[in-house]
Amino acid sequence: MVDQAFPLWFSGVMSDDLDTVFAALADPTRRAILAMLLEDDMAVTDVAEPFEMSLAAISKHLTILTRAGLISQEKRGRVKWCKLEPDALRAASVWMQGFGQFEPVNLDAFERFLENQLSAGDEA
Amino acid sequence: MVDQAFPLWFSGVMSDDLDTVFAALADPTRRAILAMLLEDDMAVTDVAEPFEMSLAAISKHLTILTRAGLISQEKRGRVKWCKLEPDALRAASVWMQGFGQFEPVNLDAFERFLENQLSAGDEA
DNA sequence: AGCTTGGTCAACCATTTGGTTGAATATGCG
DNA sequence: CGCATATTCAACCAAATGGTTGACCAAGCT
Repeated sequence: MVDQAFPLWFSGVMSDDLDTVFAALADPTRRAILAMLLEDDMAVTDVAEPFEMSLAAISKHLTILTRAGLISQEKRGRVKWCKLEPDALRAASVWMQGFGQFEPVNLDAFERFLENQLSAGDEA
Repeated sequence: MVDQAFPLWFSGVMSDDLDTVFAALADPTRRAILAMLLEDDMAVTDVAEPFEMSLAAISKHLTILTRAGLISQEKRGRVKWCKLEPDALRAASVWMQGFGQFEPVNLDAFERFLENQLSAGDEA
C-alpha cells in the first residue's frame, strides 16, 4: 500500500491506523465518551445514558472507538465493559509532536484553550 | 450549542474546533500535505504535484486544512502560498494530553512508532 | 490585446457516516 | 421454564465526504 517511490516519512503519515484514530476523534459524541471513560470503566448502557440517542447508535460509536484502539470492550456476564485504552491516543499525539517542534506540554496553555472554547461557546 | 446542563469539561470536548481539526487530520492526503509543508511553504500547484489527483481535489483539501486552522493561505501575485500553522495542531495535541496522563513527549517513542509503521507496511 | 499559468467554482457521482427502528441474541433471575 | 435486561444486527435513510470534469476568473508575459 505504501509505495517505495515515496520518501520515507510517508510510511508514518499515510498509515491507516492514524486514519481510524483521527476519524474516531473527529466526532464530539465519541470524544465525550472517551472523557467519560477517563473517570471510570463503564457498561455500554451506562455510557449511553447521558446521550439523547439510541443505544444502537452508541453501540456503533463504541465499535468505532474499539476499532481505532482507543477503547477496549470486555464482556463479563451479560454486560460489556468499556475501558479507555490510551495507547492509540498516545500514538496519535506523538505523531502530532512531529509538527511544530512543540514545546513540552504546557498545562497553562491547556487551560487557556479551554477558556477560549468556553467564551467561543458563549458568543454563539 | 453547548448546553449548561452538561458538566464543564464538555465545553472543551464538544467543541466544533476539535471536530474540524481531527476530521482534517483523518485524511492521509491531508496529513501528507502537512508533512510537506513542514519542510517549507509551498504554492498550491507545487503541493498538488506529487499526488495522483486533480488540482481541484487538492484545492479542496487545502481549504479544509485552512478552515481547521492547520494551515494558512496567502495570495501573492497569482500564486497562493500555503504555510503550516501549528497552533491548531498544538491545541488538538494538548487536548489529547488530558487522556492517559501522558508522560512528557518522548522522541524515542516517536521513532519506534515510525519503525512499527514501516514494518507493518512491509508485511502487507 | 491575447495567450498562458494558477487556482477556484459548480455540477455531478459513488461511498461513507451517523442516525433511526424493529427484530434477534445472549445472559441472568424467580 | 419464562421473563426481563444488555447488547448487537439488519435494513433503511439523509447528509457529508472525496473525487471527477469543464467552465470560469485573475495575474503575469510578449
